[in-house]
Amino acid sequence: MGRGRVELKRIENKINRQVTFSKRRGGLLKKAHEISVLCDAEVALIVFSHKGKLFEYSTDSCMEKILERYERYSYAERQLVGIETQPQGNWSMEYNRLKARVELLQKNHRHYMGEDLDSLSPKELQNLEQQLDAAIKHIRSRKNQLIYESISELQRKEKAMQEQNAMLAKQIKEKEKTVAQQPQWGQQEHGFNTSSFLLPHPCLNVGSTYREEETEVRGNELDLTLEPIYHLGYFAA
Amino acid sequence: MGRGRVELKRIENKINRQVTFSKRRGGLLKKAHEISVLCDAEVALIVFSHKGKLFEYSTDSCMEKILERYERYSYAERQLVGIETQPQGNWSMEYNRLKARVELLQKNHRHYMGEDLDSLSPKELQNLEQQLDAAIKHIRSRKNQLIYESISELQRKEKAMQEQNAMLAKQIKEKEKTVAQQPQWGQQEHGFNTSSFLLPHPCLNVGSTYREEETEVRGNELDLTLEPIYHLGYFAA
DNA sequence: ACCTATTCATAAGT
DNA sequence: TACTTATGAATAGGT
Repeated sequence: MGRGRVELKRIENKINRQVTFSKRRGGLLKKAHEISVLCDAEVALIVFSHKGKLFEYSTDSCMEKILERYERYSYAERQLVGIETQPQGNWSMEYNRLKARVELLQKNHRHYMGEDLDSLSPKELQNLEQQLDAAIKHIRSRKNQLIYESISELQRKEKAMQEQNAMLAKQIKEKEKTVAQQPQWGQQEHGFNTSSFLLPHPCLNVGSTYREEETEVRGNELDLTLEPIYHLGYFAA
Repeated sequence: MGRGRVELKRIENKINRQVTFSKRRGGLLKKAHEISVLCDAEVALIVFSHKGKLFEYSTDSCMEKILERYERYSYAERQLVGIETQPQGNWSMEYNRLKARVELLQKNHRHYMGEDLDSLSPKELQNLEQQLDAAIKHIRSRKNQLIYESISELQRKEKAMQEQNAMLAKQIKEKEKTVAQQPQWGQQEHGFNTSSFLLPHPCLNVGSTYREEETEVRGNELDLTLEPIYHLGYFAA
């Protein structure tokens, strides 16, 4: 809607993306509310912007109730599939044990998100920092591995395309020779000509792609943005 | 949209309501998907029809991940409410729900430790890296805060000790004067003498302490190692 | 934020 | 439920 059709792919221009997000977010929330009221449905909508800001709508503003209902509902389905290990002993005890575990994990997780740091001692802070440093190294290493793999794949494809291109050019030349030997058909075209087939070979631009217009500095050793590679479809992202 | 404007109130005609629900549901899910793709947002949409049937959409089909993120995000607010919900219904179901939650948290945790990265898409890797980067910034900021606090504390103590020292020195001088005015007691010592009280004032060396013998470079803006301060016992580390 | 040309979504009808 | 169509809404691109 609006001037010109929109392709269903990530909007690369940051400003544009942000504006579109703002507009569509409003529309989406509104429509969520409308279906909720008009059709007496229970709706929960959670949206995290690209930058991580949260927006939400929920029927009667009781998000938790709906999420709970969802968990229960989707549990019923999953229970049909999976085999569930049951505790042999006291349900209540096992339940509370698990609950404590969840709380511990959540607390930990918050620390790993850089939240709730006031409860940590200096020593724990130090350990956490080192742990995160190590993790980030692994992640960057894995990222680089993926990037190099996709580069290799692209180069392989590029080569194949070049070969194919050369072959096509050769075929066309031969065709022209044949046509030249039979001038009686004159200028009549056969639906293609040389120039439309001899595309310049694809410029894959690996290693010098656009980067996001962000001022934030990240410590990537290899500062490639992944997006242009996804678009070529080599990832199942 | 469509013929005539629609009032935002529950559609009383059952058939009509159902039809409208079906249509709008499709539209809503579509729009949720569109904003997700176009604007690179993370969206979770849950719809329960009037009759209780569930429909859902979630970016990359990982509803649980998004709900988890939501729970984390709104954690602070909910902590104020802080209720212990004991399962009223089916223990088995609640148990399995918790169990799945533990598993999800554990999997997440491994990712935050830089393990198990092969199961992540490039996009997820990128998000993880950014998240960790942000976390590490918070942690370093908190560390610096602690360091500055302890420096201030040390300086305060240093000043107090200097004052105390000066006072003691003054007292001793007066004592000596008194002793000099009563020479009849002569050389007999009373368990103390001047030199043992006039210590040089303590050199705390704040701000230029030894550093750990580490070669690893970390991005601390303030490259003080915490240990020398801990040793002085001002932290409950 | 506001404006407008377009495209989209959909209410009603079949 | 599916298709059609008239109409109001949403919104892309511009200012």
